[in-house]
Amino acid sequence: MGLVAHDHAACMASALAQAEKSCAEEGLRMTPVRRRSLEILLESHVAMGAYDVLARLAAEGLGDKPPVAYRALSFLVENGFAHRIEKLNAFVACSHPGKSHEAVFLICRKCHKVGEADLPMPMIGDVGPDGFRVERMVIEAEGLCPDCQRTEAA
Amino acid sequence: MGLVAHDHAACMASALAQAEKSCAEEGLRMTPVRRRSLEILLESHVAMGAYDVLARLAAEGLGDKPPVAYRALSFLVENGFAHRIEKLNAFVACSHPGKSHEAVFLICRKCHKVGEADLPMPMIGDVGPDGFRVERMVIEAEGLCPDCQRTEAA
DNA sequence: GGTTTAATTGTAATAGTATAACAAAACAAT
DNA sequence: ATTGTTTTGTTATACTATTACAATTAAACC
Repeated sequence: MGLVAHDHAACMASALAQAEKSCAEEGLRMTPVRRRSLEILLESHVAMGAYDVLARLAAEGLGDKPPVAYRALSFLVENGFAHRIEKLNAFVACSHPGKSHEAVFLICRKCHKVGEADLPMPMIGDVGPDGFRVERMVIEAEGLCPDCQRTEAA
Repeated sequence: MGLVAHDHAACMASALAQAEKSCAEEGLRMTPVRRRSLEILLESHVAMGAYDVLARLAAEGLGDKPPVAYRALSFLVENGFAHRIEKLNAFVACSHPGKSHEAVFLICRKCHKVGEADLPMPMIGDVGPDGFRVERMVIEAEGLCPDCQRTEAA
């Protein structure tokens, strides 16, 4: 889950293998920058800003301009290998890659580790089975309001 | 709710009155910049960026530097008169001021109108009683992970 | 193999969001 | 009136993100 003790090397290797497999199956290209970006995110369960990832990439000669990081991260998010954490403007590797899913993120306000909770959704004040104590929740649904459904072209 | 037809003048006046009342009760200072910022948000149910609010304030001689807007908006959010929409990095007046509450925001991806849904939480694909069609959900819980609960000073 | 086409990467420039730090002014409380 | 606190004004800067276009690389086709 990301917040509890686990075999992190195995967790990382398995997520990476899942991503490679998923790319092979769907004809996506897991390029060096993309793979390395995912590895960087996988090294911890902490959410990282795009510029943090970029700094790591730059240190290895894989590109040092913002679009390099943003493009790699967009690829990972679009294909379910990572998630964007809106509250932090940051990114975290997906804990359950392979299946597209809606996740409930548990964000530690102190260390910025991010876990994914199982449903049912936790409530404020809850301490879940994984010991995470919920203090605040952000729930945002994106979609189309009635007016815009009417005028929708596409 | 913000997404359906309603007496908007009354909606605005009542929210403003609630805010004034709440400030009076709790010894908070509803200053001109803060009041005007709330009025600006209340004019529509559309989420506005801090710089949009600032532009409006500046046009009226109420301050033209970013901290002016950010401070007013922080005050409104902290005291439950407005909400921050993380997905949009934007702000919206609260539809149910007075009581502190956790809200489920319904964000139209086209016009950026924001409503607040009643629980139970809507699910993807749902079309609620108010006609909002949910396409994606962001659920982020902030709190303390087990490790940080242990090392928490405050 | 060489050519065409599409996807990805490199780069520069810029747009948009947010805060730190400190001085000045307004307010509240005695 | 003086003191302490809150709010405002202002400068400077940090952080987050995208647009636009050129160069390169990979894939698909003949």
